[in-house]
Amino acid sequence: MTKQIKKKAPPAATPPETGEPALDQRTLQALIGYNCRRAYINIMPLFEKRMAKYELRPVDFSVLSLLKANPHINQKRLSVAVKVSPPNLAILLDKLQQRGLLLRERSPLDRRSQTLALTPAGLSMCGKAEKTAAELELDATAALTDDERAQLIRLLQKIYLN
Amino acid sequence: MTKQIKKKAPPAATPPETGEPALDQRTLQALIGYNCRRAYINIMPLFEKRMAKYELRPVDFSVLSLLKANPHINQKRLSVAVKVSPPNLAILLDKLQQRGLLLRERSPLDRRSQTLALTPAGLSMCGKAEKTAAELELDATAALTDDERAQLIRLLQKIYLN
DNA sequence: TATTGTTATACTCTATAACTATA
DNA sequence: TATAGTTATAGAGTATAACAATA
Repeated sequence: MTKQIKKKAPPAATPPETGEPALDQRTLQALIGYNCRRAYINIMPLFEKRMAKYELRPVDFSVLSLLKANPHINQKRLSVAVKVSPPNLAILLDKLQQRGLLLRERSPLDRRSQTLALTPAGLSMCGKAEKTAAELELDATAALTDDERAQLIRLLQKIYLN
Repeated sequence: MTKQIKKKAPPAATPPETGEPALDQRTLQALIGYNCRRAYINIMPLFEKRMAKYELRPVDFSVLSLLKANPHINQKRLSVAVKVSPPNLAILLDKLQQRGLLLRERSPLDRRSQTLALTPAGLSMCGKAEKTAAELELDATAALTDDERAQLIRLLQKIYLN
């Protein structure tokens, strides 16, 4: 059995005194969930800024990217993959369809389900957006080396993959 | 200059075939922000389950923990630390105060600001909640070794610290 | 005039119930 | 009867404007 992590954290680092001393956040900073959230909300503003030209929120981007890699899946499968409920996904897809980025077609085999596919415009925008996203991430995580990024992704996926 | 990461990801791993083949998510899974979010929402259900007995949401927990480590700060400083806007923080603090977990006192030096402090009940609950949170994280990240957890936290903080 | 904190309110996100059309 | 998708609606979370009290 590995020993419980119980050792006192080092004294709270005192960053450049800008008037007020920083708060002691050591207990929260020892929690992985807290750190995931903080890192995420640190990356988000740059995402919004760089992706603004495509008018894509993170969910929209995920949907397009998933449809690009998995053409002709139905809404049910997409729903579980992006963790958006069917009612909310319907509305989201309505908007992307109205923008001419994707098409819904009734499946001939099972006429209840709809098969989803990007239009040429959607494919083109998604490709550019994926490039922008990859670049923006490098900038938002400039403090990391390439090895550290790969390592970080490996560790995060250990948490949520299976 | 470190070379751009551009190499093709390995072929999408095909997990135990449970009817439908899994979607190809390699492009999204190469993004750090996406992975942070996925790891976070993977930990959250266990957080909610184990913290339910304290009736504390993540924000509430952060507020209590911050006040435990930093007694007598005012709402302004707490507001920036937890990234909750002053109007929303006021309501959040109202509820915690009504539950007898904290006290607000007008500062004698600057009577505009209020100084915040946990009550004995708040201190006690926060201590227990912190213990529960630390334990739950070990369970939610059971796939990681202690070294990997420390490494992960170090990398995440490189992203959002400073 | 600027700042702390509050009230009121609006907007976005997410969740749920009920419906349709197919199977 | 069960499933894919939709509509309508409610709730939680977040953001903004305007105000009172104090500096």
